Amino acid sequence: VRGGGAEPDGQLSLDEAEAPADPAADARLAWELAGRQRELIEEFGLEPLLNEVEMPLIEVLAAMERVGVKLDAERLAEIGAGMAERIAQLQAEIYELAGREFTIGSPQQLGVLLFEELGLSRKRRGKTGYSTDARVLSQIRDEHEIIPRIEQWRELTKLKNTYLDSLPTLIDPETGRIHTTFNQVTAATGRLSSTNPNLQNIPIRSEVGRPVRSCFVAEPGHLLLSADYDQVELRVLAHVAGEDVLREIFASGEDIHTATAAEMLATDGREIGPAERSKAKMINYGIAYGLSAFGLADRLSIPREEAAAYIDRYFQRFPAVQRFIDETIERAEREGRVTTLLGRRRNIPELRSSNRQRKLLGERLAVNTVIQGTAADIIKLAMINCHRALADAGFATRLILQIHDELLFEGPETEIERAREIVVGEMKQAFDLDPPLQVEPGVGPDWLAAK
DNA sequence: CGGGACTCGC
DNA sequence: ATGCGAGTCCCGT
Ligand SMILES: [Mg+2]
Repeated sequence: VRGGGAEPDGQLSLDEAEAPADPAADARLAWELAGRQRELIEEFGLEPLLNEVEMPLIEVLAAMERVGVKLDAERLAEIGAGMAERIAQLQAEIYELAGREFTIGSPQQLGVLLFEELGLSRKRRGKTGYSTDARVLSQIRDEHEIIPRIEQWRELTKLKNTYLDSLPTLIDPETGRIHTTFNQVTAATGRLSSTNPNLQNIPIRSEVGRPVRSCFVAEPGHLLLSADYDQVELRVLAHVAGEDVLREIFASGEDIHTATAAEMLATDGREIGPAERSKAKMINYGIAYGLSAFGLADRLSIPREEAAAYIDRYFQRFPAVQRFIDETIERAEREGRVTTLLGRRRNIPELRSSNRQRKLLGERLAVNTVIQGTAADIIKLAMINCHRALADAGFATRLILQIHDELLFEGPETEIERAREIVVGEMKQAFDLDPPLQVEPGVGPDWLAAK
């Protein structure tokens, strides 16, 4: 689609004013491009991925967009009203403590106030001035009463502006539901993305944000079914690396982060508590993202030597992960690209960079793309199979959202338990992974309750 | 209009 | 100096 349309997601508008000036030229362009793309697809061996995954997925995504998801606008408005009061109160207190009015939402003005006028500790600098991000604010929280109020103001205005005020305006008057657009081709790893609105970043982690999620509801007589993969990226890592110790942890059904902590930290018989689990969790995820000793030290607030020792210990316990990372990078350097389990391909020109920082970025991209991209391959297969299996069973349960490792369905309460069995089976069998895929289903009247 | 800072999700 | 996205606001152009 040529640029110039009003819709940010590229959807066609029927406004005559926005009709393409030369539709025949556009059609010839698409034809010409298709021919060239087909050659490359064949050359790269991408036909199976195209024909078995991406093409069949198109109608699944179209159906999801068409069905949409129901939003309880009244409940959303109630939450928003309470929040507006609290924001106004916070704003007044912030001005009072600042001794003047200013634009709280301007990091630049906020930096001047905090670090010049109030003399609080400067932590990090960005490109343009003092950083005032959430990490900095939490570090100086005890230095001035204004800080916790600014933190709360940030959290509440974010929720209100991005979700509470915006989502109701996107309810389609025809259907009374929200219809996102899933983009199949924007993410470099093969993930989907969601726009207008983005329904892949609805709050769940914070206490105040969580009620927003409960505003996504099932129709009367229906229920929502949420099914998410348990630790899919770490299972993919264990599979592609062939790491038997990691496989055994998954086979035992233990909590992966607690077990990793035990492997790494408890050799002297120390107890594994929440602090140890939290460290292991950061390392587990960090490995998949290419975390360095420097980065880990920063996040755990420990010396770099100690962080390096943790990482060494991790690779001692999981040596196949170390080999996988090294071999993935070496191969990517030779070939200039990586591929996922289903053959999805990403060029990584950063690996040929003479700039050290850029080269290291290339190494992280190489490893992460294999893991994240393979997980994306798997859930796409699951979507196709769930969609087909539910249709074959004659069920009215519909797939409505994908959130990277989670599928959300809506269906009549009379069939939802049978739908759950179909969905869990299809998701688990989507790919023959070792360790096996595990799926955690939940059912409820709203999205929060279903998790 | 676009970049930067920030924050939401996985 | 840990990956992938999107939306909002501010601010300079
Ligand atoms: Mg999960």
